Parts: sequence; C-alpha cells; structure tokens
Amino acid sequence: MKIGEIAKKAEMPVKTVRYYADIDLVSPNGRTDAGYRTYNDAALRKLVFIRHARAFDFSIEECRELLGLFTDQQRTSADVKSIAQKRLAQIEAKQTELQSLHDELAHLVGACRGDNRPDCPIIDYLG
Amino acid sequence: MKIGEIAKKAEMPVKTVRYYADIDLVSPNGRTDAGYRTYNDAALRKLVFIRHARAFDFSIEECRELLGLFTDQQRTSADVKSIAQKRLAQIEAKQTELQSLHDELAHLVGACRGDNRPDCPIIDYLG
DNA sequence: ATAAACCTTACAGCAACTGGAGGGTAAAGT
DNA sequence: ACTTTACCCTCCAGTTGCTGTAAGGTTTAT
Repeated sequence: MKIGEIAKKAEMPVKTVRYYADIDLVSPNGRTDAGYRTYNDAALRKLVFIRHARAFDFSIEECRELLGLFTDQQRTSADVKSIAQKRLAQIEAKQTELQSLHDELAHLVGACRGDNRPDCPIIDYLG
Repeated sequence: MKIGEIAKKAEMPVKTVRYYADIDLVSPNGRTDAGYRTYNDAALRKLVFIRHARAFDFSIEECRELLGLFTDQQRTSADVKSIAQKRLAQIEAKQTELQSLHDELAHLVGACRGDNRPDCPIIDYLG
C-alpha cells in the first residue's frame, strides 16, 4: 500500500500519515525503489486507532502510550483504564470551565440591549 | 510604569505584555533612554480588558476587535453583542462536542474491568 | 508522448505564548 | 564607591499537531 491508499482507508490526509511517519508514531514497513513509503495492514489498524483516539482528544504522546499498550501482549486492562480515566478527568475539568464561561457570557449577552446606543454591559464588565 | 509593574498590575507575565507590544495589540506609550518600555494607565486598562476577554477564550484577533470597540466612541452595543453572541455559539458547540466525547469515554471506562487481564473494551473500541 | 495523478523532501506558518541565551541598566545594600 | 540583585532588552528556538507551498521525481492513463 502506498501512502495515498492507506490515507484514504484510514480517513486522514496524506500529510498526516507522513507526519506520523516523521515522528515515528506509525512507520512505513519499507520504501519502493523510487523512495515511496509502503504500508501494511498493521499500520492501517494503527492509523485508525489513532484517529479514534485523537477524536477523544488524546494527545499524540498519549496515543503513543496507548499504541504501546495496544500492541503489547503483556498489558493489563488496568493500564489502559488508568490512561482513559485520566483523560476523562481532563474532559470533565474542561466541561466545568466551559460551563462557567458559558454562564457568565450568556448573562452578559442577555443584559446587553444590542441597540445602537453605545453603553454596553459586556464592555463595562470586560473593561 | 515599566513593564514589570504593569505586568504585575495586569496580572500577566512580563513576557506576555512584551508579546502584546510586538503584535501591536497594546503598545507602550514610549521608551526610556535605556530603551525600557513605558506604559500608562490606559494601557493597563487594555491589558486587564484583554485578560478578561482571553479568559472567555476570545482569540487575540477577537480581542483586537473588541478593543477597537472598547476605545471607539462610535460603537453601538449591538456591535459588541454580535461578537459576544458569535463567541457564545462557539462555546455551546464545543460543549456539545465535549459532552458526547465524555459520554462515549465514560461508557468505555465503565465497561472496562481494569484488572490485570489483557482484554479491554477501550482498546477493542479504539482498535 | 504527454498529461494527470501521485510521490518525495524541505521549509514556512498557524496560535499564543514560553524559555533561554547573552547582554545592558537601575536600585539597593555595604 | 562598589557589588549584588533585580530588572530590562533583543533575538532565537520550541511548544502542538498539523497544513500549505515550492520544487522537484515517478507512475499511470490516454
């Protein structure tokens, strides 16, 4: 499989696949005579794995860690769960933060008449 | 006021104040003979304004826009409200996204026994 | 034969800073 | 007066996770 084909199957840009190769996250299994990267099905599974993990906002380094567990026969589900729980806690923290952000801003927007007079509680609050 | 003083009053790192000067977001009103940036109270108010707006995840460009309105006597509250509403919609979209992320991941974490056996629904799902 | 589609590397850029090197200056202590 | 400490300066590199572009080489289809 050349890079275009695996990228299509993994549903990500060619650039991204090449980037993952550059940072040694998912390496091609070889090169053609012309220097084209060649990939196998194992690489495809890794890319799909990463796409899913990235959708969960796992960082690249977390993906690397998870990928290690993914291919490690010795891993325990506790290892994986612990990483996922850490991520979940991060998400929950972000949610809380976003909620108070939302509430404050919504309050200000609600208080602003939005007419063509210059006085505005949003500006007052921010300033 | 020199940069250290205004940074302290505005509650942000000196580096950040210097950065805002570099990108012409908040310029010093002059320089000392030695080349030190000098700031006045108007600059301080702008920095505080920006810190608040940034806490709402307004981008620097949005801050620039808001700052323009802030100092523009001709602005109407409708101008400001429209920017704030746009931002509110972005926050709400992010919240929805984060919620489904949370639910999916929480489901997976809940399904994982987290013992020392290798089979793990999180890995199964991601792979 | 040639054009389109594909591949390569290498560098630049995004946002919004942060850190560090390598210096000059000012304020405070002795 | 001298030294230490605390500031200040510029410039460059790095962060994250790519994406865009330039300037080429290769393969495939017509």
